[in-house]
Amino acid sequence: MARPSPASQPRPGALVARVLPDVAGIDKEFDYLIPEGAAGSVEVGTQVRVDLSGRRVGGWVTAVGVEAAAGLALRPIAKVRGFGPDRSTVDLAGWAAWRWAGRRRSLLLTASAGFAVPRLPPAALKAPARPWPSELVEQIGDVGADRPRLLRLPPAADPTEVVAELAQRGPTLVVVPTVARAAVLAGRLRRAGGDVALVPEGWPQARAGAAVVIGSRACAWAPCPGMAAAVVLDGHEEGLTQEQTPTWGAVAVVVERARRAGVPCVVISSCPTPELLAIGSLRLVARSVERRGWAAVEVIDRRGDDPRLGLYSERLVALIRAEPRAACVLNRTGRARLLACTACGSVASCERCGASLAQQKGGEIPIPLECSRCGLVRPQVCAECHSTRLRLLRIGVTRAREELELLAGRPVAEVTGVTGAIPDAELLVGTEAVLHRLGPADGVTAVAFVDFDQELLAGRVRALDEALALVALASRIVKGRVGRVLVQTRVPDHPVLRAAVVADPAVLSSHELDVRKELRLPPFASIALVSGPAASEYANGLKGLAGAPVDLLGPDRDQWLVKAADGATLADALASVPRPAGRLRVAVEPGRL
DNA sequence: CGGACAAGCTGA
DNA sequence: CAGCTTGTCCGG
Repeated sequence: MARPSPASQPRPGALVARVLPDVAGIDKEFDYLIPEGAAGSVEVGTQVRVDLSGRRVGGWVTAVGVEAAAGLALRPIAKVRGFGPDRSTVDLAGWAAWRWAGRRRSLLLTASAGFAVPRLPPAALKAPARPWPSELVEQIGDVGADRPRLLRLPPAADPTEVVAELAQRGPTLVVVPTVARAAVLAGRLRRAGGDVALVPEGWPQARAGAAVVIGSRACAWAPCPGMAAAVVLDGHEEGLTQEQTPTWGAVAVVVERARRAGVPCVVISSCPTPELLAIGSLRLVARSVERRGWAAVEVIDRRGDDPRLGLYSERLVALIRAEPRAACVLNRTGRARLLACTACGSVASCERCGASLAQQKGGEIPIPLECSRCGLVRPQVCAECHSTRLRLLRIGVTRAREELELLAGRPVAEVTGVTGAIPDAELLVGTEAVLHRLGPADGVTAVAFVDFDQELLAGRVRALDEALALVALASRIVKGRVGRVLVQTRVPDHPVLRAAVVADPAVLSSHELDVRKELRLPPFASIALVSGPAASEYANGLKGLAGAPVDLLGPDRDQWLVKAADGATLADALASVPRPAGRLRVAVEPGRL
């Protein structure tokens, strides 16, 4: 235990630093004296250790040379830990804390190295070789700082040349949805001669200066001195949004960062969501290029199949017998309970919003059906053929593996979770996590979605965008048109499938934009979910705001939905109501909705 | 967060 | 009223 440093009145002219402690629950700054010898190493962002109410804690310097609050005995900074985020990132954390109604601490943690950085390596600023002119490179040749550019590239397109072209302008920040893909892209740019800092390990290099700073979600906060361009790959991916509060999204952070720096920002996506379409100007590639980059999608209509055939259609069985390497995707049991008509085979879905219907909890017999999204309740009758005989569809991955093995006549390996090596079996089965674990280098020639209705009829607002993103992911794995993606469904004309078959994501997004507008959801409004024991008190405070800047819906299962015209209005409203004591979760633009 | 201290509850 | 729990406040 370190001995507490003695407190003393600041001498006139003594250097004072303001410090935000790295302690959960403290969102307040404290003043400390900068020791004589440390004057040169303490700046905004520097990580320090200080004595605070009898214990030694970490923290970040948020201001230096400030006038100390009068009449206080200041303690000196106990230790300088090392380099932290630079001033612009500290400022950005302040903005994000406002935007997502959170505290700065968690954001500054994300923006820091995760280990002490007492010294920096020399800057390494050699850009990767300029790529040959190509259709892809052409799309960003004229990009300016005025507006973010949304570039729609097909799933199988390799964005390396786009990043390399941007990096000709100077240090470039690159955010990728997964660590694995960040490492692959970093390797390619290095082979092209570029000085690349791959964070988090390369954080000190990034802080010192690198031609390309690359990493997954947290890289939105990585240092990039002299940043000249910023790019986010697969901007539609859920993994770019933080699940815990503050629920910041990497796309929004990078867009704001580029705006503040006055540099161009490019967001690449194969299937732009309504939220993405709202951030900037959309640029497309030739239809022929786009079609080549999506897999050949085969939709298998299972409505007519004998229910006794089970989960596997003849064409799926033929595929797993014939393809050199195939992956089958099946979602876990119990995530969504689906009801299908015994007579005509169609899945019970809501006539108002299209989500799946389940038996109402605690409903009187005959049990009515209830929509998981909009709450519509109707009798248990098939909307297609008016039969009253519906049956429950459920299945698990482990069981499916055994069944597939029998049907294929060769070993099938189960891919689970997010760790461990990919089994080298020719056939793989797993939940959609299997798609995030495989890449174009794994030799997969076909992907089969055994029960795509789980995705199409999930009650979440973003379910359809996520469903198309899964087809995009599969298309990338099978290397576009040369590969096959097979989809089993009872909703074969669904906009998601139409979009996938014709390789045109606009078929879905134009549909989704209408729905979002109708329901007044993002990007046509900004929303927050308020929950926890203290939620009702906080919600009351929001209700009482002058001028009614927000609408409140709820409580639904002790959760409130707060809607405002835009993000700034929402953030201002959330900040203007004092947080009551007790546990309170405020999730602004949550990833899951 | 975690320590300090004040206010409330219990049992003899 | 000691001994304990529970709640609220505050840290430089």
